[in-house]
Amino acid sequence: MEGNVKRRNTQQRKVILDILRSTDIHPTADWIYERAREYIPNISLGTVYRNLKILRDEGLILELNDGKQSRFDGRIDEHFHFKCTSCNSIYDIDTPEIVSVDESFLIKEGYQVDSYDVIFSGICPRCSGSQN
Amino acid sequence: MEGNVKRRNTQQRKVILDILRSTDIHPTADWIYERAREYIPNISLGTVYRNLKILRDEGLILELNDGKQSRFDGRIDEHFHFKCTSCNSIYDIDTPEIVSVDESFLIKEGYQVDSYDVIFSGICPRCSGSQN
DNA sequence: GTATATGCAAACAATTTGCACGCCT
DNA sequence: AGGCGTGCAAATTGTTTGCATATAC
Repeated sequence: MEGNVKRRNTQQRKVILDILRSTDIHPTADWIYERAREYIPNISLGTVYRNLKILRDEGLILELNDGKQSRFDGRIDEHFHFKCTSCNSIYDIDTPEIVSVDESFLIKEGYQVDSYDVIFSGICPRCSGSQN
Repeated sequence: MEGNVKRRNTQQRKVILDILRSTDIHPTADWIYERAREYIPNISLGTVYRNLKILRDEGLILELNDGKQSRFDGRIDEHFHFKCTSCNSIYDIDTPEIVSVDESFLIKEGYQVDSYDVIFSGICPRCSGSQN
């Protein structure tokens, strides 16, 4: 039903993945599109969306979401996210030891756990510094 | 800037909150709209959206998301979520003890943590039973 | 050579908004 | 009575898709 599709290795997909791996701002499709145009001027937004979906399905990137739109993350190693409710930025939290999860209960209940994400919400240091 | 707006207590908002509190399926705005029409036949979808936003801002409900659209949760006590990647349902996980979080590191770094959500992804018991 | 991926633009789906009127307080 | 909330419909926004062509293999 899925799985072994013969994928071509296109310039477009390569550029998109490179862009995503070179930033930690968890960009939107549109931001990626604008960056990609610097390398492939006539790349289309549709292609960006199509490739992001492919990369996500292949497990090479993560799709997050900011409530309004999708954001993408080139990091797939274990880390968490902090969503600032003031500036809407998403920060990486790189200290796996602050969260510990025991999935055994879920497995016992019949859930097949593929992954989990922990999303903290609140005010980031930058925003709580500049009282706005 | 926000905060003390003088809110009226409308039938519409009351019905929406009641509906949300009486289900655990984390419905979409549209589902809530259809239910609400049973009580207020000419309620509009715009009103449903407006009130969901208000209730969320007041902290009375949670806004989740299934990748494509928003889903809403009338429960605000501590619990986690399991998102089935097969049927797209969101399940409540009511066992707080399976996750433990030490926020002190974040606080030390200057983050103000208001809440956090843990979202498991995978296949739910129902879907893994019926191999589809 | 062939089929998958692309660019383009139109279509779509979810959500938001402007406006005149209605109804809570 | 006054102003926030509503219904309605149109507008907006983010994303997807159909099709002819280009290109990776």
